[in-house]
Amino acid sequence: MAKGKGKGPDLREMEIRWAEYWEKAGVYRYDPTRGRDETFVVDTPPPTVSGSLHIGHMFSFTHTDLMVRYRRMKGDNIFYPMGWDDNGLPTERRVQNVFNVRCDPTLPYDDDLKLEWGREGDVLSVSRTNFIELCDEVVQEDEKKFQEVFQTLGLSVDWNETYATINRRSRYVSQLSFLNLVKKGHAELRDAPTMWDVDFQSAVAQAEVEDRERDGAFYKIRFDVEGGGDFHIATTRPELLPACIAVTAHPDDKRYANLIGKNAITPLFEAPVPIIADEAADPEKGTGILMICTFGDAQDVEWWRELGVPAREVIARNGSILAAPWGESPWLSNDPERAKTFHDKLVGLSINQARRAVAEMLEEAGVLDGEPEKTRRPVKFYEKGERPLEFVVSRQWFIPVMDKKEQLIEQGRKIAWHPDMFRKRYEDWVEGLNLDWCVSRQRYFGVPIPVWYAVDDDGHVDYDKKFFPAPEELPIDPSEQAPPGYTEDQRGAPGGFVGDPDIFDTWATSALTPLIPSGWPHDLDRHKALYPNNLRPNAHDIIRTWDFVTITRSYLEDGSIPWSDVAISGWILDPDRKKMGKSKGNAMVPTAMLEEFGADAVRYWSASAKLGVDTTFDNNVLREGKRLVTKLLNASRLIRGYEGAGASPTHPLDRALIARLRKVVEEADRRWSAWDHAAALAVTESWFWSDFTDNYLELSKARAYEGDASAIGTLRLALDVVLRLLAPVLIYATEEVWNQGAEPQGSIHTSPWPSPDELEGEDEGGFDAAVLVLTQIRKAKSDASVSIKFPVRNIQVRGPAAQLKILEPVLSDVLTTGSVETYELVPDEGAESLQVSVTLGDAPASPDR
RNA sequence: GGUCGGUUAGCUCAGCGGGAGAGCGCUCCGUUCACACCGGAGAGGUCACUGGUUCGAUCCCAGUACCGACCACCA
Repeated sequence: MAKGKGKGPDLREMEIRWAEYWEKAGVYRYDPTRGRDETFVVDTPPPTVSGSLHIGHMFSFTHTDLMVRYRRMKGDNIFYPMGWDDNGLPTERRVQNVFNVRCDPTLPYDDDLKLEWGREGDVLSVSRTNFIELCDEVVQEDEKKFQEVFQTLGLSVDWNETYATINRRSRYVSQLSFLNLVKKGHAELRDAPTMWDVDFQSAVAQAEVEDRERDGAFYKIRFDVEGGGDFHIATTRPELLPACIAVTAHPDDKRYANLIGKNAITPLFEAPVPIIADEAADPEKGTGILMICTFGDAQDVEWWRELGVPAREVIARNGSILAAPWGESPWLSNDPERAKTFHDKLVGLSINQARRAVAEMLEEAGVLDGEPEKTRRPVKFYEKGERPLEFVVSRQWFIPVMDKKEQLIEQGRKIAWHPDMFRKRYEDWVEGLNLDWCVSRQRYFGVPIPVWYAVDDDGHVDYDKKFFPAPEELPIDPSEQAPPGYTEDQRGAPGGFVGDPDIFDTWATSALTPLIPSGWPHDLDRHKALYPNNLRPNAHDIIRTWDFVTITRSYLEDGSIPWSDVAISGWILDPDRKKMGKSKGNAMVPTAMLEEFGADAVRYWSASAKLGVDTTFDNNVLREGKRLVTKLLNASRLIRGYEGAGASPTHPLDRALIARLRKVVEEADRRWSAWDHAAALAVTESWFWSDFTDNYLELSKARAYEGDASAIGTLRLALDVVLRLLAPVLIYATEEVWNQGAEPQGSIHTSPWPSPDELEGEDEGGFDAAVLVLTQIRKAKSDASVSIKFPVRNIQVRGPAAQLKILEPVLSDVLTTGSVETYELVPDEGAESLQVSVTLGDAPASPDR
């Protein structure tokens, strides 16, 4: 029990009891015998198990579960799996820390290796396979913890349908799909400049890149012009000077028009480089004329391609300065010896060190104009990285997407986005793509790229000659297995082969989450029953990654869309409007939240927020949810306590309540089917609090207590319906009450969604009239500071005859509830509405203390 | 710089052509016979601003300001 609260229902006990029951009874099992059109399939976002669950997970996973539960009660066969994302860097890092190991792919597998958690001492190097085994071990522990939290939260996942993104099935699907892409020409190996993280020493994709503001400075450097003259270039990256291959200015820029076509001479390195005109040069920036280097940014890569000259690379894969080929080609420098003396001072330095060193050399050479001018500008970073990205030439596998933008946008239009504005976000992202998707990563823990390359007779790798495994062999690891027709002793030998050492980008596998649980491609019956999926839920930050890659892969695989609907959850923000958890660590922990408020309240909190809307965290909404749970349990206790047979509602007040509930059922269903769980909850909750507990329960009390069949029947019917309306949100409390009835009914969560046809009644205004009079009586007592049970001698209601006629049949309940002795109805056609005068009686005999 | 959202009561948010709303907080009152994780009665707002459309605008249109997100810009 949570601290210091002895009162109230024991929610935790209730949660455990029902969670066990649901699991045992298989309430959330998928039924494979039912057809595609009656099945609702969720493509669950696999959480990264090496991280921790945060409040945003609770929020968005509940959104999914709400819709799933609504669909289940509407009669759908639900396929709601759980995936664990254990593939990728976070796991790799966690394993390194847990066991104090590093992966060394050159080591042989040690099948005896046993390591303790929290192992101390020297860092131990282990083989790739051993490393992956350790990852598996860690990840299974993490998965257990996650599952516990999700089960408490009450996700109606079919826990028989789980997968992990590194498991055999996922590796199989990932490799098979990749080989299909290769076969169709949708994946290709390129030796080209690629965005590169110098710390992780891996290629990264555009979707993993983010901008960060960094301080920098403009260095104004003087360049000479061949045949006389000079000009200044302002650059924030002087260390790229030795990589300069050309200089460019805008064709309309009069200042430099006379230079176009001539050669500039780079300072220090004395390289003659062409001065070209290009529209992409902005006359407003810097001095309006700039260096083209290999490679400062994506624009440089493009210019370099157009120029068709060899790259002059200076940055190594670890971010240090490379030894340069000065002197090897005559065109590189007019004075190779001098260039080399400068460059030698840079070799091995970090980029920042080199920047300072070049600046000093320029200063000494007298070609630096003035002090460097401070500036702040955005710099591209790998989202998990700490140093700026560089463009480095390397051999990578790409999935071309630049030539398919229109088709991918068209695919996005076939999908319903909730809310719709996020379709635009997707389209903007696709339109803004400027690089093909690089899917290879120079990491160890992940799905290996299933390719080998031939080694020619001279011992050189021939990347044009590739070997692929047969589909039935998958999954494979080319570092440990030989290609068909070869043996392991030919690895690396002349006439032999080498395995591709890389793994896939984690998104390359995540892009296939609709296919991993579906049985594709062997169990086509199952696949057809599950694919395309119905619902992809996720937050808006991964539209550009997960949604994009999934749509892309489905399109390339067979032209399909992966799902019919995408539901976008917003973020939970701190009071300072930053994404919770990203600002200074005051994020609420899911387990603490569940314990303090109970799962139903947490679900209520989530359900209160519309799809797509970022929501500031507010404890009060959780309290509100808990209050609703308590109220529901208490009101139910009252209703269940009435003895006697119930009958169909005949009393006008009862029939009015039912008529009003009927409207709520219609409205709630309309909202649910429009993906608006928040409005559905609001309309249901508002009826429950106001019509039902505040008013009807009070008005019907006396009658029900006396055993009036209409009142008792009405209470039971209304409860039965409102429980089901609330069941997708308050899963525990509704189940608890549902099964307190006379006969066991089975789980509420597999009961049919309420239909308006269950509710027959009419409300001509009697309900509002009754409430109006009751409120006036309450107000009179409140004004007089007397108890709600204080007797009323007389009430007089004045108003149009038609309205009095509506009031009269329901008045007796009002009189009883208000302890009213006598009443008068006074017709007054001049009055617009009912006017109530209340005359209080004498104080009841009470012990005067 | 482009795009998409937002701006409504002290706070968190609904509403979106004809009544200014909810919960919390606040004030007053009551109560233990379902509920103190309670009940009742109240106070509190030029619906950011400026124009326009309309018989009528918080709501539709145009613009402005501020907040946020995404994208672009990296000389």
